Amino acid sequence: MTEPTRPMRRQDIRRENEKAILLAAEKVFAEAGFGGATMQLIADLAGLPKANLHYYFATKEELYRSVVQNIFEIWLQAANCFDAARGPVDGISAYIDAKMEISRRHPDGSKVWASEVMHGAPVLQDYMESTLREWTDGRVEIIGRWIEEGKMDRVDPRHLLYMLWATTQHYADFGHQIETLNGGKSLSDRQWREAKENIKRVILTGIGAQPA
Amino acid sequence: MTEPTRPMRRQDIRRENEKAILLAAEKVFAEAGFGGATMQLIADLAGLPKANLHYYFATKEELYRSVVQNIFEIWLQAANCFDAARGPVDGISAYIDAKMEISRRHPDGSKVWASEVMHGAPVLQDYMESTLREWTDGRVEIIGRWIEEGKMDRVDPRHLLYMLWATTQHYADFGHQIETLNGGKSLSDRQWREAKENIKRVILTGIGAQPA
DNA sequence: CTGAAAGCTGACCATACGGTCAGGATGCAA
DNA sequence: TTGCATCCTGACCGTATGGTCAGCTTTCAG
Repeated sequence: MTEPTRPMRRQDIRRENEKAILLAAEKVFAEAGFGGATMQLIADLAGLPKANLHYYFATKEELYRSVVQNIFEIWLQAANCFDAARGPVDGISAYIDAKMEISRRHPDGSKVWASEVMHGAPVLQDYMESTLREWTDGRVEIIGRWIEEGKMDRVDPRHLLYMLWATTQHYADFGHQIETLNGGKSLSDRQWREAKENIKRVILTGIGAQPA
Repeated sequence: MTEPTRPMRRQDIRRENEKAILLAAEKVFAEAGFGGATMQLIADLAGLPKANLHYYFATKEELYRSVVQNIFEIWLQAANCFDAARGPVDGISAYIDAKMEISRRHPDGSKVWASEVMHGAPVLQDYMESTLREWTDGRVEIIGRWIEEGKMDRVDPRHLLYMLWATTQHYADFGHQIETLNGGKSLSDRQWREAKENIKRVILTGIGAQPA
């Protein structure tokens, strides 16, 4: 009885190996930080010899950069919810949902991102000064418009955004703390739902945007 | 013209060197993470030869542990505000003030703490399961009482605490991001004040505890 | 079928790091 | 002054890590 292992096409091989490496790297970088992560560990987790990693990613820095950029993409995508919305209730609700979903589904990525920023964003500085700034300015403007239209109280849009980022990402970055305080168990579906509802309710009420 | 360099007493020497090392270590650990930090760098920053570090702190782990415990002390002290308060407005306001002050005065410590938790709290696990849990349970009870007394809305106390932690620590842990979005300048006195006021207002309003 | 390009990898290297230690310098109590 | 405990440090060591490379296997276009 032989393994089928149908011969992979070149394309597939490359794609699958890169995916496996990036996934393993995300986990290891999240758990150990850039300095604490080792190529050997990533290789083991990806099920590949170390030298093979260097075939796809020349250096540890390059691999790290790829991981961080991946996260940044996901992070930015959550923004779309914001734009389509007609008011703060819709927009902020959707954004909180999206970001909580990221915290739940990609906790490792979130941690890598947090780590990157905490260490002064050595890799992402340029992104932060261009893409992130533009994104933020755009959202600040939207929120400002909502205020002018009387759809919410006069709350500083920037600080409101920071609040949204902080509260949602906290559930990923400090997930271990939350689990410990939850009796060592990870949050259940219900608890995640409650967390989301709490955040939405407090913030929406707090900014004077009454839920419909 | 000779340096006075009055001969230090033993006690003073020990105290001052330990202080210098801990300060340097806090900064280096915050900037590079545990894995990325090197004893040599810490030594240089403290102005001491590397071997001298090992005279005071046997291993890197031990030094790190000391740094983390220091922060934990400060972190817990901010809790006192909570107890003395007669209601959510006083208590939560004071707590936000205290935690924002920590974020501003000890950003490095805050980052080290965040990093420790993100990496699964290898050093502080026992503290989290004992001291932190007790502290949290106590505060949950206080908030629960406030709710029963009709001083605020029925908001899950735990998620409220997470929200407080997240929003305040965000200004330290993600300080670099905030500075970048602030045109590369660190927040001014006024901006810090605005941040605090925004957080207080949104949360206190959000939980239905009207400011006096 | 064939040869060249892509994919793979064990063995190897240089370096940097945490930690050690022998022995010197310094303060301090008696 | 003396003796001792504390403080200090340059030189050293073993190890782990990021990275290299020569040469192998596999895919696939022509």
